[in-house]
Amino acid sequence: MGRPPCCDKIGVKKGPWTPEEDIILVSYIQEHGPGNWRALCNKYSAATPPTLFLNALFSSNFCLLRCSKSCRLRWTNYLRPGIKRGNFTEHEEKMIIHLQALLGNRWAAIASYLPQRTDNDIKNYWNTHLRKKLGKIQGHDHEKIENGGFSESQSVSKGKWERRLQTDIHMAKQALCEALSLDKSDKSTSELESESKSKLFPMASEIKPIQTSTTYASSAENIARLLQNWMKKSPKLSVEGSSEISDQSGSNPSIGLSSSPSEGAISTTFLGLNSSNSDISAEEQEAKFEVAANLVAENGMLQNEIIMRTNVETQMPFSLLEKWLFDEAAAQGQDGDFMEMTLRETADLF
DNA sequence: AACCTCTCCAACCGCACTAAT
DNA sequence: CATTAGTGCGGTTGGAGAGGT
Repeated sequence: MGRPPCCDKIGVKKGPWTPEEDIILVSYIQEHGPGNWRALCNKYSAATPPTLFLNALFSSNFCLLRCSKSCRLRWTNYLRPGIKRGNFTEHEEKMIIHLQALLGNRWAAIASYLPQRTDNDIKNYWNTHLRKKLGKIQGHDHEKIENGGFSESQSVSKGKWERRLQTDIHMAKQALCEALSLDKSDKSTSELESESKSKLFPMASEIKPIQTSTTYASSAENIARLLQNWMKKSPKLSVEGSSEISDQSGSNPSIGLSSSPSEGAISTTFLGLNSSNSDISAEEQEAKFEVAANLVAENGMLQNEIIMRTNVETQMPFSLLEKWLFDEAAAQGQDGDFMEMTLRETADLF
């Protein structure tokens, strides 16, 4: 027998995520960390009324009527701390264009060079902006870029996996060369950041700082922004079993979900903490209020932790690559024949 | 004002690979 | 070793909003 069954496919919710679902998800991740998506998915049966959301929110049995896959996607593409949203900078645009030309439509690989952006974001940006832009600029050359720059001659008789790995390494190296050369004029903020980072992470001192002129969007901020938009769209929308979601912040004590005062806030009524919930005693409400407040406050710490981890985890390979790049460049010039590199050699690098 | 078309992007789908049992 | 769930990834879709007629 294999693993026990996962989510009950019946009753799994689809479609846009609501703020309360986001909160449940963030809360769960705060408690258990990312991953273990199965544990939070669909514990309740299809017959479970959504009113149990509040109980779920404030109990250890966090639960969503979402499949694990949907939860993971929501987290990685939207709620995860460190995601930068909004317009792409010219620098990022150039990076994407270069990396796409070298790596093809391998958005996850491209996104690894832009840790603040998700592969989905990059993919969307490419499909909606850059492809057209390049199409206009380059005309028929565009096709070449769309094909990822692979030449027919590379389809040799080597194993598919090995060939791809070698190509990847070759392309990544080229991409790094070009990306780094692009970035040389863009140092001021990066240098500052690398200085401070090097105090925390000595190993990180050799890591190329990634542009951070635009502020990070924390998951709390993401939710707050979502809530703002959501409340604008449906100010009278109510949550079953709780009271209305209100944007009348003056009339309700609110729990700020954001570190920025300009961002939105979740009212206690939204969280179901007002007196209308007769099933919950005043003490319980107070306790839950506190839990929610702590949850939000601690979220900032969690975000920092995750950002740091992300920096270390995602940038360490980057620094190794970079080191390798410079070593290789010094040893054999920039046009070494990486296609001849053996699998063993490439494996040793990582 | 009403309708149509286009653009954007969050979310879903399907496939491949990995890991657990 | 076989089976099955988990995860990662790229492609695609559908709905909301913007802009044009």
